[in-house]
Parts: sequence; structure tokens; C-alpha cells
Amino acid sequence: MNAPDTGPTTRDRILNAAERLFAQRGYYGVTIRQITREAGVDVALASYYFGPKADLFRAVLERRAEELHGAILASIDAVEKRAGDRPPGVESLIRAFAQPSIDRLVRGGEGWRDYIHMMAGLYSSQQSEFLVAMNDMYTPAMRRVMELIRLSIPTASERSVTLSFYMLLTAVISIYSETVGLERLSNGTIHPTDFDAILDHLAPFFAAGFHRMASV
Amino acid sequence: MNAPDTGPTTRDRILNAAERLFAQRGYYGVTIRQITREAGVDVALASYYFGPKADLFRAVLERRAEELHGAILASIDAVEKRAGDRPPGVESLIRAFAQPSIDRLVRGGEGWRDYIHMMAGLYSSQQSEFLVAMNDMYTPAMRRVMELIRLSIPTASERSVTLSFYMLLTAVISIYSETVGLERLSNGTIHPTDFDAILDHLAPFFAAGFHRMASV
DNA sequence: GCATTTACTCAACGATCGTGTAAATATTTT
DNA sequence: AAAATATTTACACGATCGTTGAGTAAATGC
Repeated sequence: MNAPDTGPTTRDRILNAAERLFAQRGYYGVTIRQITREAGVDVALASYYFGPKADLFRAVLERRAEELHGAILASIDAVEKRAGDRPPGVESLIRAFAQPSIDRLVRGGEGWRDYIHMMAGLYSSQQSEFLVAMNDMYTPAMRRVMELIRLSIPTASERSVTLSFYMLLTAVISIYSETVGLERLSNGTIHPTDFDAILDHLAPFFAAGFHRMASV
Repeated sequence: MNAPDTGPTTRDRILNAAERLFAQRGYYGVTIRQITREAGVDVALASYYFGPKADLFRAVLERRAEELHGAILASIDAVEKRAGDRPPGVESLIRAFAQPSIDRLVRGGEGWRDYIHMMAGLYSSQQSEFLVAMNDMYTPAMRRVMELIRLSIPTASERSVTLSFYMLLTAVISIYSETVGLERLSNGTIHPTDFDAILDHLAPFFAAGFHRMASV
């Protein structure tokens, strides 16, 4: 068994091509025909496997969601365990939240990079149908981080932690998208792909913000 | 002179419609025919006034850039003057940077709201041609804020201030886009349109971050 | 008044879109 | 091996896309 197979399934070839193109140009910027052309399969196969275009988009979103979300939860659990019976520090929680995505972005291969770019592009779009779907996939992990931050800074109100976390979230996601913004802002001295260095800055930076708003 | 005219110019009607639609669905999500239909004018007039679609998009971007950028610079100058000969505080610089956009977003009418939504959507997109163009329009103001922050926190390295400012920038822009993210994160208790309240949180939050990274 | 420029309409171009359908081929199940 | 199912191909559909060019009406310059 396990004959030398010819690579990914047709279904997966379509998903891979869709992932890459949606990441580059967004939902409306990509046509079914471009996707199937890139995948090297007949146009009709997209409808055959996924139905309408919106369902294909959702399928791409869902394919890797469970693994990434699970990894984030596991990462948070690990930080919790390491902290013993005290609540873990805010900075380590931020790292735990962002690290799994960065790992996959940097070391997970093309597919993961495309997936994360695609999510980052989606998050700041106005297409609330998809946005809400994606948000829901990662809600438990986000809720968990906010809970633990509240335990770590008991004097901070729920509202304050939510607002602060939202700002953290938007910054993290913008970094995932690797836009040219950072490169231009720094005159080319900081590269948007230096994720590890960026996270080393981001974590204490935002942790300070959370603590500053402890009494609000 | 100045006969009772029939409202905006045809040119401006097209720009207004384009602004509104691009803000909602992005560059690829909008067709010239939708724009001209919304504007109530013939399809050919889009090409007549602006040439290809990309040039129309750029025209929308440019129309309000000078005014907003000027207002941001003026806002920074005002804070500087108020501070006398000492460098202004980081928190007031953050407010000065964000306030003009928020003013127009909340109190500038539909056109300004659409324009700012459109910019926010563009910023997190991967369409670097437009993104770079927009970035350049607002570079002087961003440079100025970073300079003044460095004067306010002389021990912070240029690299540190650039990274911190980038995170501020991404958060501010995400807030401008009024996505459903914040509303869902807070279970509906925080409304994405409460810009003044959000800015009251954001300013001290990020100021603390800047100061925390003073020695890096 | 006439000529030229400007503003706009109308119709059409070739290209591409998303999505079906019917037939052909490949694979699996019986 | 036969039957049933799954996959793939080829093709066509009506619709819409961005853009152009020819023609009309109004404003402007002389």
C-alpha cells in the first residue's frame, strides 16, 4: 500500500491555490477561474467540490483553523502550567497567544503563510460575514487570554482588559500581514519578516499598557 | 452668478460614489458600472474623467489627503505650542495624531467617514501599489510624531520608537475601520463607534508602552 | 456668427465572470 | 466481471466586466 502518489488531492490543490490567491488579493480580487487555473484543474471542479465561491472561501478558512486554534490553547495552557498556582504574567500570555501563529508563519511552509496572510487581510476588511465566521473560530482562545490577564491584574475592569486586548489583537494581526508599512516607516531598517524580534518588542510594550490601565 | 446649482459636479458625484463603495467592498469588490450607477451618471463618464479604474481609486485617495494631513500637522503643532519649550508628552502626541481623523470620522459627514473607512481597509490589504501611495501622503505627519516622541523620551532608540509607533498606527487604523471585532469581543458592551471613549483608553495605554521601552 | 473646446450619451467591443449540464473516464463496491 | 459511484472533461449559458469611439448638445473663445 501507499503507492507513490502524485502529490495533493485535487480538492487540496484547489484549496492551496485558493489560499494563495485569496491571501494576495482578497475575496473579490480572485476568480474561480484563476484559482482552478493555478491549481491546474478544470474550472468546473471548484463548483463540484465546494459549490459557490463563498463556500470555497469558507472551506479555506476552516481547513487550518482547528489546528492553529488548538495550538494557541495549548500554548496558553503551557504558560499556565509553568506559572504554577499563581496566574501567569501578562507578557508571557501575550507571547503564548502570538507565538503559534508566528511559528507557522515563519516555519510552517507556504501554505501556512498564505493562510495567515489571508486571515490578516480578512480581519481588517468590511466583509462581516466571513469576518464573524473567522472570529468565532478563535474566540475561545481570545476569551481565555483575557480571563487570565484579569486574574493577573485583578484591579483592571473587564472593559479595560477588553479594550486593551483588542488593541493588542489588531497590532498582532497587522504584523502577521507583513505589509510594507513597517518597512517604509523605518526606512528599510526593520524588516516585516523579523517576527521574532518584533514579538520581543511587542510583548513588553503591550504588557506595560495593560498594567498602566490596571485601575480603570 | 452662482445660480442655484444642482448639487455636486458630475466629477464629484463619481468620486463620492466610488468613495462609498470602495470603503464597503475594497478595490476589487467594486465595478465601474456600480459606481456610475450609484452616482446616477453614464458608465463612460468614469473613464472620461479619470481614465482606468486604478486612477479613479487614486483620485479618491488623493481628494481628501491634503486636508486631513494638514489638519494632523496643525494638531501636532498646537500640542507643541501648548507645551512651551519642553517637548510635549507622549499621550498628548498620540491624541494629537489621532484626533483629526476621529473628528472627521464622527462629525465630518458621510464623505469623510467613507474616506477613512476606505483608507483603513486599504492599509491592511496586500495591494502595495495603493498602499505605498497612501503611506507617502501621510509620512510627514508620522515622521513628526516619531521625532517628538524621541525628544520626549530621549533614552529610547530610534528603532524602538519606530516599532512602538507602528503598533500604535495599526491599532488606530483598525479602530477607524469600525469592524465588528471589538463589538463581538466585548459581547456587545463596547460599541466600535465610541471613538472618544476608545481614544481615552488608547492614549494612556500606548503612552505607557512607549515609556516602558525607553531603555531599548 | 462661427469655430473650437468641453460635457455627456449611446452602443458596442472582446474578454471574462460564476455556474450549470451532459458525457466520458476512473475508481470502488458488489 | 458487472454494477455503482466518484471524478473529470468539454462546452455552453447569460451576465457582467472595463474601455473605446462615434455622435450630440452646451459652453467658450474669437
